[in-house]
Amino acid sequence: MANVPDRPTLDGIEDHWAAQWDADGTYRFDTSAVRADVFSIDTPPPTVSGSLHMGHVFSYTHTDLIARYQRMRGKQVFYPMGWDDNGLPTERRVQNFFGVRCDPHEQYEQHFEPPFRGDPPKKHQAVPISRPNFLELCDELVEMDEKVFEALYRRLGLSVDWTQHYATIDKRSRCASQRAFLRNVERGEAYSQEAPTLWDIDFRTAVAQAEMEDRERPGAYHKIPFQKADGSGQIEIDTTRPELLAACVALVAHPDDDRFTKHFGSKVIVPLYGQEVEIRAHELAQPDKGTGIAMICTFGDTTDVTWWRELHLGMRVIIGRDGRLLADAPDDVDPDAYALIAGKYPNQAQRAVVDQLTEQGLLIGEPRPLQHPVKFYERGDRPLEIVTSRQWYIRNGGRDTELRTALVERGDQVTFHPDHMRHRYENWVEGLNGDWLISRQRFFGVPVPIWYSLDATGEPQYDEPLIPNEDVLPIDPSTDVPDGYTAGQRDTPGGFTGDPDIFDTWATSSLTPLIAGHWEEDDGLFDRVFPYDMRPQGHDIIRTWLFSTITRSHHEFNVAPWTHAALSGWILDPDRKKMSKSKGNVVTPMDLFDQYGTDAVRYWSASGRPGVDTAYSEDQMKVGRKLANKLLNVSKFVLSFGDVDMNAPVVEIVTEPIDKSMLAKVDEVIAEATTGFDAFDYARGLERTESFFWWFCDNYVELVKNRAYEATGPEAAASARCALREALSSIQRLLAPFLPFATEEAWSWWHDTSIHAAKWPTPSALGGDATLIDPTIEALTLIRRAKSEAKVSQRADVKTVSISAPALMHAALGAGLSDLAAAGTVADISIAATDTANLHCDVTIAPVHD
RNA sequence: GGGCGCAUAGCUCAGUUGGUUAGAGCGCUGCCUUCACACGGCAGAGGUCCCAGGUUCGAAUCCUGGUGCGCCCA
Repeated sequence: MANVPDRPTLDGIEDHWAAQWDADGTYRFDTSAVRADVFSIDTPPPTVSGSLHMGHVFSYTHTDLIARYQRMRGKQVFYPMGWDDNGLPTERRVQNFFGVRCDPHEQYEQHFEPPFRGDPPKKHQAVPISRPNFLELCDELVEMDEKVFEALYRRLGLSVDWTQHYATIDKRSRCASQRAFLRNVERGEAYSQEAPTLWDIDFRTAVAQAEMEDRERPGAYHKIPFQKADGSGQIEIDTTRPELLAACVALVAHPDDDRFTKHFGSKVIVPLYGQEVEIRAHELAQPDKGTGIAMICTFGDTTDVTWWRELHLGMRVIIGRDGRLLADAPDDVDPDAYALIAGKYPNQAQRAVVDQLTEQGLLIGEPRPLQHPVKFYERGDRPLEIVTSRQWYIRNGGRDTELRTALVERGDQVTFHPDHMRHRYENWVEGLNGDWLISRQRFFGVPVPIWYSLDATGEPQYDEPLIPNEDVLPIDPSTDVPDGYTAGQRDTPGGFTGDPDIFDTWATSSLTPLIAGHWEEDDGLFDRVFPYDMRPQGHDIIRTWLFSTITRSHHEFNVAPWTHAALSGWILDPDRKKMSKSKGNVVTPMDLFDQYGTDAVRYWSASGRPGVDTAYSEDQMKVGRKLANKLLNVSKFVLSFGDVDMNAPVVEIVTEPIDKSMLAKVDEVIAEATTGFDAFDYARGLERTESFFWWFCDNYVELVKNRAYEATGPEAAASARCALREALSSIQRLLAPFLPFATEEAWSWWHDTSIHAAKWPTPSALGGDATLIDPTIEALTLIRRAKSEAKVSQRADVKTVSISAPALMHAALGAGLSDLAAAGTVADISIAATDTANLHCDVTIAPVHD
């Protein structure tokens, strides 16, 4: 039965078994399975932006552990793979790889050849190319990157069904993204609006609240006097942005601030620029900040937007979409003063304004430096500005308490692993201060599938967008023509124009459950997998991906998109810092697979508990390799004792109490590993299994191997052999999710089918006493210690061992006594009673004969 | 400022409803070339369970307060 190689090895098993699984369709999803038998996973589509790092290996292994467990539990596992290729990271990578940049004003060039394919020199000036040419290069690079990613994930041994894959820019994703959006529009959940928007001046695009982050930056308070309009004195304000004086529309103080109550409603004159503004009251004004009264500008920060909206203030726009100050001053702002800052960037304008204020004696004291949080786009290099523009939004509760409450409740329907990650979700939803901005003024992404009719003067009619039928999706409004129009009417008065924007990546990736499940394309599949059983992801994108997916699912289906969300931690380098490319402390996964073996790297990943940041540790990989190696060797050993007649039930073959005791321990391990996996805690299963496994190798196998060699007759040998095989079978299966390659290798020596299609072990329930074997093992340890202390070989003969133990242990010791004598090479062994609670051994080692 | 998490051996971490003498691996020390495995085995040393109170017959574990580190949000 067993077909064991002479010298088992881990070398080369990855390629062999990966090819075998692929050929056998081991991980293929059975599309005819009933929903109750399906375990569906909403796999995170990794951003395809170049290199893969250990974070990918770490978290994707965690998902694979659960997938493999569920498959062995008899589930049909829906485990797709997607690539998140649409969006800014790809655009950036294309620019850097090919040495180009997108300029929509350029003409399309057939058979365009980019100046470089990889590593343009530093001094290279990016070549402007048309949007279609740019998109072609995006497609080309993305295809290359995806091949690299797939190779790595296959090498990692992910049990993904590779026939179920998608990319967020592919036709199916564009179709789902546009369809879901149009339904949002239809139901009033999406709308467009001209409003102040966070704006990155380098990327020249709007960004959403979720993509914004605070960074501490040096700044300075400038104290500036505003003269009362009635000449009754002056009000001093502190501001970190004096360059925005021309955009000032009001001053504001807290309504309860006694220092200013008498001024509310009166007017002051803005220094340098001369416009009159009113002093207003609002709770968001902070009395302890600066002088306690602030200027409101359109717009310096998000609080300005709130004030502007709630106090119904006018608008004085001075910052343009390129980040420079506009050429022309707002009405009623002194044009001569403004001319000194027109066209400058804010930081340059600030220096100019400060100089002017100083010259005119309008700066009180020196600027006082401070560190303060400044809002940045998470990928950006310069502070966000706020500009007014027309954008598309999806309602997410940021402006609607009822919806907000509903979305918090949706979160309650998801079980978070670990549970405390739920707070991140709730905090985020409760802290929202606006709807979700989904349109972006970029190129590589899913187009907003909308046109607008143009009136006689050529102005778009935003209130009545032209909406395509769902059956023509996906569309590109820049080339496709709306019903009732001809192509010639594009951008002509009385004609139409396409919405120029694309969706932000999250607007599409929030639909991964729909995309992967072929929503509205294959109802049979979709109904089998949705709502999904599991969403695995990193905890850093709870506010983006997790939240946006719940939002879309809430709007479209009125359910939570999954029942479980499993959050992975981060990889920390040995200094406990997050590993990242920018810090230059990343290592290449492929090299580690080659060096330690895939199973060893997976072992390290699996030792990181759910949601816990984990230190990168090659030492752990070495331990994993040892484990995999040990598994091969002990498998070989156990199978070498000869075949067991398995026609009789195990309970009749395993007759020795010692053997039953060991199998009772196996039962405990199975129970604990199963409990752990059911709670998405893979690490617990590994820990218990591994700990038992080493005990099994070091103690049980050593104890019974002589008997298994038939030293004491065939029945006793059969009991040991059968118990060894039973335990081995369970151990191999318990380790299969963690070490898919080594377990498959060892399993194949005595089975014809894949271990990954085998049933998860269940307790054998032979009624053994798990603790019965313990005193015997303790005695074995004492005998070994005696040999170790005598500095002789463990194989050295022992003349006598006399065990003294409390009477309670005697029966248990008796059951293992002959095994113990054989394992300890003891000639004469005896048990005596003692009053102490402890077991003790007097060991007399035989004299060594030369 | 609000929220969350963590703190146990030199290092990385287990320790599930409170219950004998707090465990594992790595590292370290000594020994054994042993016929499944030297990518091995056997054994050993190593801890004020962050601090201070409290509850309890009994606290690493529960409660209160504090300290330090990390993360999320403002």
